[in-house]
Amino acid sequence: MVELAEKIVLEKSHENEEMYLKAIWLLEEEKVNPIHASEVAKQLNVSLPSMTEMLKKLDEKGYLQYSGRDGVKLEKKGRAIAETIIRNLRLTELFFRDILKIDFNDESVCRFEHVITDEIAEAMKRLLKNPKKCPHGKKIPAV
Amino acid sequence: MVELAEKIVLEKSHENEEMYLKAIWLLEEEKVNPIHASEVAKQLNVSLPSMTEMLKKLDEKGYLQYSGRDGVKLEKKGRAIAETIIRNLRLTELFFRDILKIDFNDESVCRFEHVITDEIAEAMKRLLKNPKKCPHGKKIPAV
DNA sequence: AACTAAAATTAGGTGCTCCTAATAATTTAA
DNA sequence: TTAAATTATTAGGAGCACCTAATTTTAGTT
Repeated sequence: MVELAEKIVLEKSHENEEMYLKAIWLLEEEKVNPIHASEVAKQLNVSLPSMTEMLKKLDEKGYLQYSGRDGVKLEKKGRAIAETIIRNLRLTELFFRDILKIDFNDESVCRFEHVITDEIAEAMKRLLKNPKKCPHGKKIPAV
Repeated sequence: MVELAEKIVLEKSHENEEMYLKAIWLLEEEKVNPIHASEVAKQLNVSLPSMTEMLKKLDEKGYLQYSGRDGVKLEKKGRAIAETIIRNLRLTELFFRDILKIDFNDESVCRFEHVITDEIAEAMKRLLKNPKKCPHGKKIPAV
Protein backbone atom coordinates (compact mmCIF):
# COMPACT_ATOMS: atom_id res chain seq x y z
CA MET A 1 0.00 0.00 0.00
CA VAL A 2 1.28 3.38 -1.01
CA GLU A 3 1.87 5.85 1.80
CA LEU A 4 0.82 9.35 0.90
CA ALA A 5 2.32 12.29 2.76
CA GLU A 6 -1.13 13.67 3.35
CA LYS A 7 -3.30 11.40 5.41
CA ILE A 8 -6.73 11.28 3.87
CA VAL A 9 -9.69 11.55 6.17
CA LEU A 10 -13.18 11.03 4.84
CA GLU A 11 -14.89 13.17 7.39
CA LYS A 12 -18.48 12.66 8.39
CA SER A 13 -19.43 15.91 10.00
CA HIS A 14 -22.43 16.95 11.98
CA GLU A 15 -22.89 19.97 9.82
CA ASN A 16 -26.57 19.32 9.43
CA GLU A 17 -27.40 19.16 13.07
CA GLU A 18 -25.22 22.21 13.59
CA MET A 19 -27.20 24.21 11.05
CA TYR A 20 -30.46 23.44 12.78
CA LEU A 21 -29.12 24.26 16.22
CA LYS A 22 -27.60 27.46 14.89
CA ALA A 23 -30.86 28.60 13.32
CA ILE A 24 -32.72 28.00 16.55
CA TRP A 25 -30.09 29.82 18.57
CA LEU A 26 -30.30 32.84 16.27
CA LEU A 27 -34.05 32.97 16.70
CA GLU A 28 -33.53 32.84 20.44
CA GLU A 29 -31.06 35.72 20.16
CA GLU A 30 -33.77 37.66 18.34
CA LYS A 31 -36.13 36.97 21.26
CA VAL A 32 -38.53 34.96 19.14
CA ASN A 33 -40.79 33.10 21.54
CA PRO A 34 -42.07 30.51 21.20
CA ILE A 35 -39.83 29.24 18.44
CA HIS A 36 -42.09 27.30 16.10
CA ALA A 37 -40.85 24.52 13.89
CA SER A 38 -42.35 26.36 10.93
CA GLU A 39 -40.27 29.45 11.64
CA VAL A 40 -37.04 27.48 11.82
CA ALA A 41 -38.01 25.68 8.63
CA LYS A 42 -38.40 29.04 6.88
CA GLN A 43 -34.98 30.17 8.03
CA LEU A 44 -33.34 27.01 6.79
CA ASN A 45 -35.42 26.71 3.69
CA VAL A 46 -36.52 23.18 4.37
CA SER A 47 -39.99 21.68 4.36
CA LEU A 48 -41.93 21.40 7.56
CA PRO A 49 -41.87 17.59 7.57
CA SER A 50 -38.09 17.66 7.24
CA MET A 51 -38.01 20.10 10.09
CA THR A 52 -40.12 18.12 12.51
CA GLU A 53 -38.26 14.96 11.64
CA MET A 54 -34.97 16.62 12.51
CA LEU A 55 -36.36 18.22 15.65
CA LYS A 56 -37.46 14.82 16.90
CA LYS A 57 -33.99 13.49 16.30
CA LEU A 58 -32.35 16.42 18.06
CA ASP A 59 -34.76 16.01 20.93
CA GLU A 60 -33.89 12.33 21.28
CA LYS A 61 -30.23 13.25 21.31
CA GLY A 62 -30.83 15.64 24.16
CA TYR A 63 -29.94 18.78 22.22
CA LEU A 64 -33.32 20.40 22.64
CA GLN A 65 -36.88 19.93 23.74
CA TYR A 66 -39.50 19.76 21.08
CA SER A 67 -43.17 19.41 21.80
CA GLY A 68 -45.15 20.45 18.78
CA ARG A 69 -46.93 23.73 19.10
CA ASP A 70 -45.18 24.73 22.31
CA GLY A 71 -42.08 25.30 20.23
CA VAL A 72 -38.43 24.42 20.54
CA LYS A 73 -36.19 25.00 23.53
CA LEU A 74 -32.47 24.42 23.36
CA GLU A 75 -30.96 22.24 26.03
CA LYS A 76 -27.51 22.89 27.44
CA LYS A 77 -25.87 20.43 25.04
CA GLY A 78 -27.54 21.92 22.00
CA ARG A 79 -26.89 25.48 23.04
CA ALA A 80 -23.21 24.70 23.51
CA ILE A 81 -22.99 23.41 19.96
CA ALA A 82 -24.91 26.35 18.56
CA GLU A 83 -22.73 28.85 20.40
CA THR A 84 -19.60 27.20 19.12
CA ILE A 85 -20.88 27.55 15.58
CA ILE A 86 -21.89 31.16 16.12
CA ARG A 87 -18.54 31.94 17.65
CA ASN A 88 -16.86 30.36 14.64
CA LEU A 89 -19.09 32.25 12.25
CA ARG A 90 -18.45 35.64 13.80
CA LEU A 91 -14.75 35.07 14.23
CA THR A 92 -14.58 34.02 10.61
CA GLU A 93 -16.32 37.19 9.50
CA LEU A 94 -13.76 39.28 11.36
CA PHE A 95 -10.96 37.11 10.10
CA PHE A 96 -12.06 37.53 6.51
CA ARG A 97 -12.36 41.27 6.90
CA ASP A 98 -9.32 42.07 9.03
CA ILE A 99 -6.77 39.38 8.26
CA LEU A 100 -7.57 38.06 4.81
CA LYS A 101 -9.02 41.39 3.64
CA ILE A 102 -11.80 39.75 1.68
CA ASP A 103 -15.56 39.96 1.57
CA PHE A 104 -17.15 38.48 4.67
CA ASN A 105 -20.72 38.51 3.42
CA ASP A 106 -20.16 35.33 1.62
CA GLU A 107 -21.47 31.81 1.59
CA SER A 108 -18.01 30.55 2.34
CA VAL A 109 -18.30 31.94 5.87
CA CYS A 110 -21.20 29.50 6.33
CA ARG A 111 -18.99 26.64 5.32
CA PHE A 112 -16.03 27.67 7.45
CA GLU A 113 -17.95 27.82 10.68
CA HIS A 114 -18.29 24.03 10.71
CA VAL A 115 -14.66 23.17 10.22
CA ILE A 116 -13.15 25.37 12.91
CA THR A 117 -11.87 23.57 15.98
CA ASP A 118 -11.41 25.23 19.35
CA GLU A 119 -7.70 25.39 18.71
CA ILE A 120 -8.23 27.23 15.43
CA ALA A 121 -10.74 29.57 17.04
CA GLU A 122 -8.26 30.42 19.77
CA ALA A 123 -5.61 31.16 17.19
CA MET A 124 -7.99 33.40 15.29
CA LYS A 125 -8.92 35.26 18.46
CA ARG A 126 -5.25 35.78 19.22
CA LEU A 127 -4.62 37.30 15.81
CA LEU A 128 -7.72 39.43 16.11
CA LYS A 129 -6.76 40.60 19.63
CA ASN A 130 -9.73 39.11 21.43
CA PRO A 131 -12.58 40.79 19.64
CA LYS A 132 -15.90 41.13 21.43
CA LYS A 133 -18.18 41.76 18.45
CA CYS A 134 -18.58 40.63 14.88
CA PRO A 135 -18.70 43.06 11.94
CA HIS A 136 -22.46 43.33 12.40
CA GLY A 137 -22.02 44.36 16.03
CA LYS A 138 -23.27 41.07 17.43
CA LYS A 139 -21.68 39.48 20.46
CA ILE A 140 -19.19 36.68 19.99
CA PRO A 141 -20.15 33.91 22.39
CA ALA A 142 -17.46 32.66 24.74
CA VAL A 143 -17.43 28.90 24.56
CA MET B 1 -40.68 36.11 9.06
CA VAL B 2 -37.76 37.08 11.22
CA GLU B 3 -34.73 38.48 9.44
CA LEU B 4 -31.51 37.23 10.88
CA ALA B 5 -28.32 39.20 10.36
CA GLU B 6 -26.54 36.07 9.29
CA LYS B 7 -27.98 34.54 6.17
CA ILE B 8 -28.16 30.82 6.64
CA VAL B 9 -27.01 28.64 3.82
CA LEU B 10 -27.53 24.89 3.93
CA GLU B 11 -24.67 24.00 1.69
CA LYS B 12 -24.58 20.81 -0.32
CA SER B 13 -20.96 20.38 -1.17
CA HIS B 14 -19.15 18.05 -3.49
CA GLU B 15 -16.78 17.07 -0.77
CA ASN B 16 -17.16 13.41 -1.54
CA GLU B 17 -16.25 13.62 -5.15
CA GLU B 18 -13.40 15.90 -4.21
CA MET B 19 -11.99 13.33 -1.82
CA TYR B 20 -11.96 10.65 -4.48
CA LEU B 21 -10.36 12.89 -7.06
CA LYS B 22 -7.79 14.03 -4.53
CA ALA B 23 -6.84 10.48 -3.60
CA ILE B 24 -6.35 9.58 -7.25
CA TRP B 25 -4.30 12.70 -7.89
CA LEU B 26 -2.02 11.91 -4.96
CA LEU B 27 -1.43 8.42 -6.30
CA GLU B 28 -0.60 9.96 -9.66
CA GLU B 29 1.86 12.28 -7.94
CA GLU B 30 3.48 9.21 -6.40
CA LYS B 31 3.83 7.75 -9.89
CA VAL B 32 1.54 4.83 -9.14
CA ASN B 33 0.63 3.30 -12.48
CA PRO B 34 -1.81 1.93 -13.25
CA ILE B 35 -3.99 3.29 -10.47
CA HIS B 36 -6.26 0.44 -9.47
CA ALA B 37 -9.62 0.95 -7.89
CA SER B 38 -8.52 -1.26 -5.03
CA GLU B 39 -5.56 0.99 -4.24
CA VAL B 40 -7.71 4.11 -4.15
CA ALA B 41 -10.21 2.27 -1.98
CA LYS B 42 -7.46 1.47 0.51
CA GLN B 43 -6.38 5.10 0.66
CA LEU B 44 -9.90 6.27 1.32
CA ASN B 45 -10.85 3.40 3.55
CA VAL B 46 -13.94 2.49 1.59
CA SER B 47 -15.04 -0.87 0.27
CA LEU B 48 -14.26 -1.86 -3.26
CA PRO B 49 -17.89 -1.88 -4.37
CA SER B 50 -18.26 1.67 -3.07
CA MET B 51 -15.15 2.59 -4.94
CA THR B 52 -16.16 1.18 -8.31
CA GLU B 53 -19.61 2.68 -7.94
CA MET B 54 -18.12 6.10 -7.39
CA LEU B 55 -15.59 5.67 -10.18
CA LYS B 56 -18.41 4.89 -12.59
CA LYS B 57 -20.17 8.03 -11.52
CA LEU B 58 -17.06 10.17 -11.85
CA ASP B 59 -16.43 8.64 -15.24
CA GLU B 60 -19.94 9.51 -16.39
CA LYS B 61 -19.41 13.04 -15.21
CA GLY B 62 -16.29 13.31 -17.31
CA TYR B 63 -13.91 13.69 -14.39
CA LEU B 64 -11.93 10.56 -15.19
CA GLN B 65 -11.73 7.44 -17.26
CA TYR B 66 -12.33 4.18 -15.54
CA SER B 67 -12.10 0.82 -17.23
CA GLY B 68 -11.71 -1.91 -14.69
CA ARG B 69 -8.30 -3.46 -14.49
CA ASP B 70 -6.69 -0.85 -16.70
CA GLY B 71 -7.06 1.56 -13.84
CA VAL B 72 -8.14 5.13 -13.43
CA LYS B 73 -7.00 8.13 -15.43
CA LEU B 74 -7.96 11.66 -14.47
CA GLU B 75 -9.48 13.80 -17.16
CA LYS B 76 -8.81 17.52 -17.38
CA LYS B 77 -11.96 18.40 -15.45
CA GLY B 78 -11.21 15.97 -12.66
CA ARG B 79 -7.56 16.94 -12.42
CA ALA B 80 -8.53 20.60 -12.11
CA ILE B 81 -10.75 19.82 -9.15
CA ALA B 82 -8.13 17.63 -7.52
CA GLU B 83 -5.45 20.27 -7.93
CA THR B 84 -7.65 22.90 -6.42
CA ILE B 85 -8.16 20.70 -3.38
CA ILE B 86 -4.46 19.92 -3.12
CA ARG B 87 -3.61 23.60 -3.44
CA ASN B 88 -6.08 24.35 -0.66
CA LEU B 89 -4.72 21.56 1.48
CA ARG B 90 -1.11 22.64 1.18
CA LEU B 91 -1.86 26.32 1.60
CA THR B 92 -3.85 25.46 4.69
CA GLU B 93 -0.94 23.53 6.14
CA LEU B 94 1.32 26.53 5.68
CA PHE B 95 -1.34 28.85 6.97
CA PHE B 96 -1.80 26.80 10.11
CA ARG B 97 1.92 26.67 10.73
CA ASP B 98 2.98 30.19 9.78
CA ILE B 99 -0.02 32.40 10.42
CA LEU B 100 -2.14 30.66 13.02
CA LYS B 101 0.88 28.96 14.63
CA ILE B 102 -0.95 25.74 15.28
CA ASP B 103 -0.44 22.08 14.46
CA PHE B 104 -0.91 21.39 10.78
CA ASN B 105 -0.90 17.60 10.96
CA ASP B 106 -4.50 17.64 11.86
CA GLU B 107 -7.76 16.31 10.57
CA SER B 108 -9.05 19.83 10.42
CA VAL B 109 -6.78 20.53 7.47
CA CYS B 110 -8.73 17.85 5.60
CA ARG B 111 -11.95 19.67 6.31
CA PHE B 112 -10.65 23.12 5.42
CA GLU B 113 -9.49 22.15 1.99
CA HIS B 114 -13.08 21.79 0.80
CA VAL B 115 -14.35 25.15 1.97
CA ILE B 116 -11.67 27.37 0.51
CA THR B 117 -12.68 29.42 -2.49
CA ASP B 118 -10.24 30.82 -5.01
CA GLU B 119 -10.59 34.22 -3.38
CA ILE B 120 -9.65 32.83 0.00
CA ALA B 121 -6.75 30.88 -1.49
CA GLU B 122 -5.44 34.05 -3.13
CA ALA B 123 -5.66 35.89 0.17
CA MET B 124 -3.80 33.11 1.92
CA LYS B 125 -1.09 33.11 -0.72
CA ARG B 126 -0.70 36.85 -0.32
CA LEU B 127 -0.22 36.54 3.43
CA LEU B 128 2.18 33.66 2.93
CA LYS B 129 4.15 35.56 0.28
CA ASN B 130 3.48 33.19 -2.59
CA PRO B 131 4.86 29.97 -1.22
CA LYS B 132 5.98 27.29 -3.64
CA LYS B 133 6.00 24.28 -1.30
CA CYS B 134 3.98 22.89 1.57
CA PRO B 135 5.55 21.98 4.94
CA HIS B 136 6.27 18.50 3.59
CA GLY B 137 8.17 19.96 0.66
CA LYS B 138 5.50 19.10 -1.88
CA LYS B 139 4.64 21.44 -4.71
CA ILE B 140 1.61 23.66 -4.42
CA PRO B 141 -0.31 23.36 -7.68
CA ALA B 142 -1.10 26.58 -9.49
CA VAL B 143 -4.78 26.52 -10.38
C1' DA C 1 -69.99 28.58 17.70
C1' DA C 2 -68.31 28.19 13.08
C1' DC C 3 -65.00 29.29 9.75
C1' DT C 4 -60.44 30.12 8.32
C1' DA C 5 -55.62 30.23 8.60
C1' DA C 6 -51.55 28.40 10.58
C1' DA C 7 -48.90 24.64 12.40
C1' DA C 8 -47.90 19.98 12.72
C1' DT C 9 -48.13 15.17 11.42
C1' DT C 10 -48.44 10.96 8.61
C1' DA C 11 -47.66 8.34 4.60
C1' DG C 12 -44.98 7.25 0.95
C1' DG C 13 -40.98 8.31 -1.84
C1' DT C 14 -36.20 9.78 -3.77
C1' DG C 15 -31.15 10.22 -4.17
C1' DC C 16 -26.77 9.53 -2.40
C1' DT C 17 -23.13 7.03 -0.25
C1' DC C 18 -22.06 3.47 2.10
C1' DC C 19 -22.06 -1.68 3.40
C1' DT C 20 -21.62 -7.26 3.21
C1' DA C 21 -21.81 -11.56 0.82
C1' DA C 22 -21.33 -13.98 -3.16
C1' DT C 23 -19.40 -14.53 -7.68
C1' DA C 24 -16.37 -13.89 -11.64
C1' DA C 25 -12.24 -12.77 -13.92
C1' DT C 26 -7.24 -12.19 -14.15
C1' DT C 27 -2.51 -12.54 -12.43
C1' DT C 28 1.19 -14.60 -10.16
C1' DA C 29 3.72 -18.40 -8.60
C1' DA C 30 4.52 -23.12 -6.89
C1' DT D 1 -0.45 -25.72 -15.26
C1' DT D 2 -3.15 -25.56 -11.74
C1' DA D 3 -3.81 -23.36 -7.20
C1' DA D 4 -3.79 -19.17 -4.69
C1' DA D 5 -4.09 -14.37 -4.49
C1' DT D 6 -5.65 -10.14 -6.34
C1' DT D 7 -8.99 -7.31 -8.56
C1' DA D 8 -13.47 -6.29 -9.96
C1' DT D 9 -18.52 -6.89 -10.29
C1' DT D 10 -23.32 -7.98 -9.00
C1' DA D 11 -27.04 -8.26 -5.91
C1' DG D 12 -29.38 -6.73 -2.15
C1' DG D 13 -29.70 -3.58 1.75
C1' DA D 14 -29.19 0.29 5.26
C1' DG D 15 -29.15 5.09 7.02
C1' DC D 16 -29.67 9.83 6.41
C1' DA D 17 -31.68 13.98 4.95
C1' DC D 18 -34.55 15.50 1.94
C1' DC D 19 -39.28 15.94 -0.66
C1' DT D 20 -44.78 16.30 -1.93
C1' DA D 21 -49.52 15.38 -0.95
C1' DA D 22 -52.96 14.63 2.20
C1' DT D 23 -54.71 15.00 6.76
C1' DT D 24 -55.28 16.55 11.46
C1' DT D 25 -54.95 19.66 15.17
C1' DT D 26 -55.03 24.16 17.18
C1' DA D 27 -55.71 29.16 17.40
C1' DG D 28 -57.65 33.32 15.95
C1' DT D 29 -61.43 35.76 13.81
C1' DT D 30 -66.14 37.40 12.86
